[in-house]
Amino acid sequence: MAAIVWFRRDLRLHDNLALLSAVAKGTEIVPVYVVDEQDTGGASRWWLHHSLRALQNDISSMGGQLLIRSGDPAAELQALVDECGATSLHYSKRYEPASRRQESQLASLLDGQVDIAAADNNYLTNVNALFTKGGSPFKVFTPFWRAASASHHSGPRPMPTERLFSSRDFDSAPLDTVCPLPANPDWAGGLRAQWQPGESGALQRLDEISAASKNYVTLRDRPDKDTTSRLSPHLHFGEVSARQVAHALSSQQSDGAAALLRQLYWREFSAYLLYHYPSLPVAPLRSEFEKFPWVNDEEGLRLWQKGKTGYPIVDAGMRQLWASGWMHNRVRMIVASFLIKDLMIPWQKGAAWFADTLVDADLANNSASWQWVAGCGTDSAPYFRIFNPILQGKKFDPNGDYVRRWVPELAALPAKWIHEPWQADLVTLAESDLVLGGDYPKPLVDHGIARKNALAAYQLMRDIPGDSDAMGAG
DNA sequence: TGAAATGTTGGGGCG
DNA sequence: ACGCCCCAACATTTC
Repeated sequence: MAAIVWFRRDLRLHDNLALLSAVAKGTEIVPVYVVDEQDTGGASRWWLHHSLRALQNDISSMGGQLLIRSGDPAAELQALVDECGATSLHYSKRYEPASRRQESQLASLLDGQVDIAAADNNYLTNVNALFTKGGSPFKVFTPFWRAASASHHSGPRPMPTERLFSSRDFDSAPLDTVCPLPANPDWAGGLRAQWQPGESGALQRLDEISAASKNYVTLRDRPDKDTTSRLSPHLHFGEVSARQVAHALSSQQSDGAAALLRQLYWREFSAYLLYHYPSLPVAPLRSEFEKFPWVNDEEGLRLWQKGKTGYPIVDAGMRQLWASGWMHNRVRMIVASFLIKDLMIPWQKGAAWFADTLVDADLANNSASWQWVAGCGTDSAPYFRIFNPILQGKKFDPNGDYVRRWVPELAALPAKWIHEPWQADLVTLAESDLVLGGDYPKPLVDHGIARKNALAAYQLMRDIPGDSDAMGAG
């Protein structure tokens, strides 16, 4: 009796409920991953490649073989069922609209042929079990968080140890062909220096989480320090489970661990929102924002993407993203606010860029967070919360170390001017070997004016009569 | 998980 | 000594 384990965003052997349910069912496990072109942006494709390689190695060392297929998952899995004579198929649920479609296609295609077991394996909370007293989905984080943490999740389960993987030989596509490393641009250098994709790299990060949580409360907003968990890509690909992370954090009993655990619930909340509002990636949840007078500014978008806006903290963030596939969360908010409010470019354009360049790109987190900054999502920041990139820089990168690291043109500038080089006197600029408009651009927009424009546009949107807001006023 | 505008207060300089 | 003004510091309101 064979049991197929369809690996998805659960690329791990520890605490994997899909794998464990297959162990309970079958005597011979056939593990497979189906590469789906639509599913992964450029930088996270780099990650996926290495993570699959790592999982292949881990499974090989247990005497098995992770099969790689590509194409439509339902059709590929049906073919594999026929090839290996499986009587059951096990996978972890996902909440992205396309993933849910795949799951229902699979169910209708294999109905009656095999037992299908879908595990709640990627999140702590069950999206179908959490509602307000009124029976509707939560729209505000804090009540969601309270309700979610009250329902206690199970602890992590160990890795099965007995010999379990099939030793039969099935067709498997070469990873380099169906999930090639991105060649143009070649991110590999910068990414390899920063990250170790795969379960062992993830568990290593998890081991270091007590170090991260130690100063997390006081330094979490400091991009110049290394005080975040950096677990996001590992969590996205399921190389470590949310249960493992929650378990490690709750055993610590510190303020930092509690704050990190709360952050983990933002991930839960985003997935929950995507499940209940499948239009989250494309449409503003507050429908009045359909009327917002966005600007189609291709040049502004390009300069933002390249880190050449003339605002050092923004440019540092965008260059960190390009070079390392990751950006500190505080800086993500700053650059997002700049694109949305200062340039009035639609948040979807920013979300698309993040989806392509972040190694931790996650449809739920990305969509919910961009809508949060844009002020058009559930429980979002009010529109008029407009970040001042100069003040944010001074506050969270007080010495300018973060800017100097990622914007080397400004490296010689004293801290006093590092976040507003256009204010520096000519002598300082000369001494810093800096030509504004040459080595480093002048500010793309005047933030004071841009802010007023954004507020006026917001007012304009509110003045246009239209259908009442679908999300309610709250 | 913001910032600017506006309001309030209290200390100190000064006539 | 006293009233007046200035303004920094802090608080509140508004966007």
